[in-house]
Formats: sequence, structure tokens, C-alpha cells
Amino acid sequence: MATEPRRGRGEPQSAEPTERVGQAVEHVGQVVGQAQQAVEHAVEDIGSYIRGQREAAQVSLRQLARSAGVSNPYLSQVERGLRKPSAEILQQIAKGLQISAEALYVRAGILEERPAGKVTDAVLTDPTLNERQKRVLLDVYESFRRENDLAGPAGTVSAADTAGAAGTPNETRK
Amino acid sequence: MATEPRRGRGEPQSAEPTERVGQAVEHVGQVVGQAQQAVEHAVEDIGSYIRGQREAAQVSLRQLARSAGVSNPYLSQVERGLRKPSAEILQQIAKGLQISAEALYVRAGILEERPAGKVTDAVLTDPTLNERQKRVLLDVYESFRRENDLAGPAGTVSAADTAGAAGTPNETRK
DNA sequence: CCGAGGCGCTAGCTCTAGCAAGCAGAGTGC
DNA sequence: GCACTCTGCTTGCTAGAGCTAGCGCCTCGG
Repeated sequence: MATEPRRGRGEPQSAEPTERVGQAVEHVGQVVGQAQQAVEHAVEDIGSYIRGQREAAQVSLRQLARSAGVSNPYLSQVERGLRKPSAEILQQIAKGLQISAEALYVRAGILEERPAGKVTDAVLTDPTLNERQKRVLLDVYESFRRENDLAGPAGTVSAADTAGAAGTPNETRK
Repeated sequence: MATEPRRGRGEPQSAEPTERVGQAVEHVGQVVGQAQQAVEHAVEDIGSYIRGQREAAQVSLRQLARSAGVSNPYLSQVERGLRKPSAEILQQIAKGLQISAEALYVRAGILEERPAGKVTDAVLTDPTLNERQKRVLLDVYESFRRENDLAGPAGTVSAADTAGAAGTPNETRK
């Protein structure tokens, strides 16, 4: 058992013989690899990101695995893009890294990035609204923003604002 | 094969023999069941919610499965709480239902729900809105929430939802 | 009656996420 | 030298997510 060379760190050594054969395979691999690349790219993102955050925090893989409550081999596989973690695992890793889970979700493609930010985000996750109401609210919000884009800077709006304020509140209370 | 009674609708019948044996098992089951209940409760939420939304949209399970791009047996299992869907599947179901994925994530426990005040805060601090617009938005938001309080739980909302949608957009566009 | 199409569900299968057990290598202290 | 601790990784396994094939039931039209 002890005499059997385990491939734990044998990877750089075995890479040399692979390169000799690899030149023939490489031609075929390029065709297949291109299709796969697009898929793997997103997965690599989250793994690289996690490793980056871990290294920035100067935490070993085992330490993070422990504090996150996931197995260290699995975390290693996730970081190297060999596995695709579920949202639950991402949540745990985020907890271990002391970062927001949302940041990991975005990179994993689970969540869309929200350029609009807080208002949209708050409305979409509000449990007291139904779906139609959310859509209506966000439509109103967006139309207001468009209105402000046309009106220009806030200085110009204040005049129109005063006139509007006289009319709209009454209308609302009817 | 054709003579073999399939348990497609045999479930209510097989429930009777289970009750005879169930009395002895039930005592042990209570101890175990309590711990499990908290876990299953969250899972039931997402399934019931999806079914609720589907029924509100008056769409059959198969139709939703097709438009969501998931298998209909699996969607059935998800709705009945027998399976726990991944974020990717939830995303697809949300697309099929034409609702936000965030709403499903929140109910599945993937995303944290925002406290009610968060929408109010977000609107008030939004730099792209003027004061009049903020007030209007918050008025609409509050009226939606009052509407939902009167209507009761989300399952009942569909009737009130239809009526609300007819009234509110017109009012906004004046 | 039949067949066709729809409904929601059962059963069995495949694949992979996530784990435990263990490896080799590096560093430290005796 | 040894033993110990740490590191990141390999290997093999199991549970369950998600699928396909097909069931029984219902409605409709010929």
C-alpha cells in the first residue's frame, strides 16, 4: 500500500508523458473542447471565485470546509470546477466565507445581477405581494425612472414636481 | 400487465390498511416526526405555492411542465412535496409560470425574504425618484398590501388579484 | 361500444452531488 | 531518524434529483 504511488501529487509528473501523446489527441480535443468550454466557463467562475475569496481570507481549504460545514474533498472539487454545488452548499460556503450568499448565487448563475438594485430586489422578494402586484409596482417604478430621464436633472424636475403635487395627492385620495 | 391494478388512483384505498398497523408505529413516529416536520414544512411550502400559482393561472400540470421544460411527473412530485427541486428547476418553473424566480427561491429557503420595511426603505432612498414619485409608489405598495390582508392567504388572492389588476392600471395611467 | 386526447400519477432507471476513508507531500519538534 | 499535524487531493460509495415509459381515469366525438 505504502509502496503504491498515489496520484495525490503525481499530476505534474504524469503530465510529461501525456504531452507526448497529447499532440495527436489535441487536434480532436480542440473541436470537442470548444463546445464544452462555454459550459465549463460558468462553473469555473464560481470555483475560482470561492478559491479567491478563501485565499484572500487566508483560510485553508480544510478550515473553510469545516466552518462551512461541507466536506473538504468536495470543496476542493468545487473550487477546481469538477462539481457543481447546489444552492444549499453555496449558502453554507458563503456562511463560512462570511460573504453574502447572493454574491455566490450570481456567479453560479442562479440569480441574475440586479443593476436596478434595491427597489427591484426588495419588491421581487417581498412576501406580502402577489406576482401581479409585483409586476405592476415594477412597471410604475420603471415608468417613473423613464420620466425622470426625459425631464433631465433634478433641478428641472422641482418645478414640474410642485405642479404635479397639487394635482396628484387629491386624485389619490378620491 | 393490463390486469394488474396500478396504484394510479389506489392511494385512498391503501390508506385503510396502513391505519391498522399505524397505531403501534404512530407512537414512535411522533418522536421522529417532530424533528422531521420542521424540515418538511419548508418543502411543502414551495410545492403548494407552485400548485397555487399554476391553478391561479388555470394551467394544467402538463402544460406548465412543458412550458417550464421539466417532466410532468417530476413537477407533480415537486408540487406534492415528494422532491426538492434545485434552483435551476425552480428557475425553469418560474419561467413557465411567468413569475420571478426570486419568489420561488424565497419560498424554497434559498433566498432570504426581505422585511416589509425593505421596500419602503429602498423606495425612500432611491436616488432616481423624486419625492412625489416615491409617495405614489409607496401608496400603491401599501394599498396592495391592504388588499392582500383583506383577501387573506395567497391562495385566495386570485379572485381579488383579477379585480385589482383591472382597477389599478387604469388609475395609474390617468 | 370504440378510439383519441387530455388529466395526474406510479415505478424504475440513470446520473451526479456530496460524503467518508484514505493518500502523498510539507513542515515542525523530539 | 521518528511521530505528529497540517495541506490538498483521489477513490469509491450512497442518496436523491430528474427523467422515461406507462398506468388508470375522464371527456368527447364517431
